[in-house]
Amino acid sequence: MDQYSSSSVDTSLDLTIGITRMRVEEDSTTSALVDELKRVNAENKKLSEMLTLMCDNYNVLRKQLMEYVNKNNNTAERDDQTSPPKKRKSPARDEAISSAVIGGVSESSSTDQDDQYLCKKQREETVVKEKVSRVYYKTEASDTTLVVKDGYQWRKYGQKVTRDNPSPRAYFKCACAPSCSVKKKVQRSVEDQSVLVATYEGEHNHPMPSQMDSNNGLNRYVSLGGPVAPAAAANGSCSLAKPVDLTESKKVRSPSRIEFPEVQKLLVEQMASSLTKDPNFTAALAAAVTGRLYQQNQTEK
DNA sequence: CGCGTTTGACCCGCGC
DNA sequence: GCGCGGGTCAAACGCG
Repeated sequence: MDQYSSSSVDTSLDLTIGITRMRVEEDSTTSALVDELKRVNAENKKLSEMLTLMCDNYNVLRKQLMEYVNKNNNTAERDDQTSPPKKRKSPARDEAISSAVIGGVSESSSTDQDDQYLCKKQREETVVKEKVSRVYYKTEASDTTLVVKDGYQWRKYGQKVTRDNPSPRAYFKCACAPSCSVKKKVQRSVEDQSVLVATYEGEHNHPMPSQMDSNNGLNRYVSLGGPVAPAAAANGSCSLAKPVDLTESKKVRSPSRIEFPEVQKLLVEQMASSLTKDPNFTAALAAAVTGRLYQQNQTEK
């Protein structure tokens, strides 16, 4: 949790250092420049506070989600105990998804079943070490297409109606590069038909063909997913209406903390993306850079 | 005509 | 071993 706030501190530190150094060493520059520096410094401080606040909000939401999912899992377990076992269920997949949903909080109770699943998972890991993430997209309820505009090009290679969900599931392969083996499954949520659930498998080994497509069209990004989360994930201004961190790795050796560096990295990227879109920040950054250049010029003379 | 989508058939893993 | 269900293939089809 604290890791996230530390990331925001890191962002601000560079600028602060550059500006304060310059402020200390400058002696006879114009007053306008000083005022500008002060303004930039204040903006930087403000941005740092906003970042910290954002991190706090994110952590609070994440905590709430974990508690909520945890509670749901407990009730689901009770249901499983009372109701007769379902005829056909994919335990490995269900367990993997649930661990992704809870973000590594209540799992790893190490039952016999879990051990079996882990063995299966180990086999899976040896075959494919690919990341799996789920991304939720808000669409129009009347939109019957299972197309998700996430910035990548996908080729549909199959569609299937699954047992647990009346709406069909579409299967996509990445069509951006022949060598890219990323797959995507898109299916409407059972609870909310207007929500598309996209499950990404693997990581793109090529840059994204279009950066801004995700902001256009009917699909609006609702919550971010994992390492292969699409361009929308880089849009830091997305509203966390469903702050579900569904990042999942098939390497679930110690699930409690293993994904945090990735999430932290993603968060930092989002913050960086958000900051670069902020005109105030870019102005402050430009001022800091020019100030640093000015300082170097002064010392060279 | 080429490319992408559709859709039924097939394959494979898992539970019984 | 059999049946079920998810995932994939590939021929047919549609569209620009």
